[in-house]
Amino acid sequence: MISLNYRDSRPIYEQIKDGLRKLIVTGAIGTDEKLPSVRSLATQLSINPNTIQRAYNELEGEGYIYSVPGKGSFATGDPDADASRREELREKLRELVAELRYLGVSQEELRSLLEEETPGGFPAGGKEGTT
Amino acid sequence: MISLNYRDSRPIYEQIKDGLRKLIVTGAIGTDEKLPSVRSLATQLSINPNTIQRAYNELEGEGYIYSVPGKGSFATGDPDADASRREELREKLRELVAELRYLGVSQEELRSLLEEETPGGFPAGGKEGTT
DNA sequence: TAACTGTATTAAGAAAATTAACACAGTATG
DNA sequence: CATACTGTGTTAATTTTCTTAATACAGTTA
Repeated sequence: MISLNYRDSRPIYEQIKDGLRKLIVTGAIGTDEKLPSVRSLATQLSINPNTIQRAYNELEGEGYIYSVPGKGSFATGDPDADASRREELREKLRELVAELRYLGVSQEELRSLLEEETPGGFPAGGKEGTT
Repeated sequence: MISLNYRDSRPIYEQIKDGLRKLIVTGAIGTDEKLPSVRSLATQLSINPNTIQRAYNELEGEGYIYSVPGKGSFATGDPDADASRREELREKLRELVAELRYLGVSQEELRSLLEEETPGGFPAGGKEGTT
């Protein structure tokens, strides 16, 4: 489900956050779908449960998952809460585009990169059905 | 020229790398223009020169700057060398777009974000004039 | 009850980043 | 030449961050 790259300079908990976030935003983990438990994922990745919990905790802070004590952690389907993160990502996109343009990638190519994603629009599920 | 955010979890040398890279790719620092010296930037930011050097060293490895012992460090205008980084950035863009789409940003808005950058194309200067 | 779940805490250990204090060689200027 | 810059390199110590370890508690599920 998630793989760690020990050559990566980034901390493990960041890699886990990114991996899970990616699964969620691509729809691989659907709305209200259960994520692996803290302990099971720790065992599976051969790392300490505390590290997993840190990742889950921060993902919850960002609004991508929610946790229910005793039950588990689940993917959020309605991430409206974090307008700040949205603006942060917009800025990231601007910088990324500027750099790619600098490296000689044409605007046409960027456009096609933009359109190859989520061909039908939103991942299945979407905003309905929450609460 | 560059500001540090001590609340940011990322290491200082990474922030410096990003800051300088941004100045370069946006054209704020033109081709063959001199960057602040290792020691002066260290003084200015109140950090150790070694930390600056690490940033400069890695930026040179990525092809964004070149250094001449005794003279200084300068912005590269011809970053053709790193096709690998280009592909890496493309992948980053894909993931970023997926996440923004998930957060409800429309494709139209993404398109406009794409077009508001470098309206005329490349930053002034460009490929000519190098060697 | 037994086996899960998330959460919390405190301590120790390991890894990474940062600083400190130098040294050497090339460049520019007076 | 001499002084003051420049980038670069090295070694060690310090500081910070990440990761692990070992528990514990409370809610859930079968």
